[in-house]
Amino acid sequence: MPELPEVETTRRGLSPHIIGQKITRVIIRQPRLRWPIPENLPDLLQQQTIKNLHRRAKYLLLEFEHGWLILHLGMSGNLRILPQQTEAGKHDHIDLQLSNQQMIRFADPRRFGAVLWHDSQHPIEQHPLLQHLGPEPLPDTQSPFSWPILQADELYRQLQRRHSAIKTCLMNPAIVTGIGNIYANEILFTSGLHPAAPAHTLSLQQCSQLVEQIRQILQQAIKQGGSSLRDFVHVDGKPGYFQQQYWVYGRSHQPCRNCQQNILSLRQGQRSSFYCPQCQPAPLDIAG
DNA sequence: CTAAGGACCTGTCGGC
DNA sequence: TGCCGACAGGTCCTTA
Repeated sequence: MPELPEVETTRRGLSPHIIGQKITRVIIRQPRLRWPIPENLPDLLQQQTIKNLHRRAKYLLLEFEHGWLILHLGMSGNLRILPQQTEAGKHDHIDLQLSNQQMIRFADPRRFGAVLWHDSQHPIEQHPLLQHLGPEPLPDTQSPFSWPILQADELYRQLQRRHSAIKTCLMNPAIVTGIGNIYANEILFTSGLHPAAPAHTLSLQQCSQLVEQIRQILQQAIKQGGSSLRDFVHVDGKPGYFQQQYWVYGRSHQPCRNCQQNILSLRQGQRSSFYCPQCQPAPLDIAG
């Protein structure tokens, strides 16, 4: 389910229910995710208080006195707050029971997600999965961390030395974090950029507009996810996501919402891309 | 270093 | 109805 807006919505939905709570019990039904869940996780978390919940890229970081629980939702993961006695389904892999009689339940049918521990003897920024991440697309004045923030001039520098398509660059977490397939398509549409445009052909001004659209699209998606936050608890862990109206994503052969031309699709790096041939004209290099 | 493809998993859908 | 391939919101790892 998750790109950055969904992970951020999850963070916001979860936070008030879990911060300050103590972990009273850990149930692991399926330890085999992308990487195995640490076997000693129940011991590590037992009687520990959740100090805070942060997000870096699409990772959720549960802060404890002595370390960090790193969560990633993969392609199909979700986290819910439920009463402790709620029966577990087939893909409910982990429960973290809390002192308030609720629990955090992690479900992930495809098991591309991850649940890892990082000891606080090293800064969380140095975790192997986090240390090579690119800048955050959205400035966050709340965050106690000083993660790098996306900037047009730095993005321009990065793209200058890339010969791959702009869309694959947008989805590359070393260049900018948090953008997955849906929002990459949407961002390129509102930026008027063809998904196959070679990254190094973008001007500084285009990069500047791109950064603006990245922020715009992600902020708006968070806002829409946030508007359904009430459904977050007890329900289905899909806040806002499916209610969104997309410009191009999943809209092959349908008319462009801007110019009525038919939306086209193509494959890039085994992912589907969608674009309007009129609003996102192909650059000369790739025409024909 | 960059770029491209495979790998990890389960579920769903369309076609025969 | 059953089987098969294609596809699905991510990203690390290997190979060239």
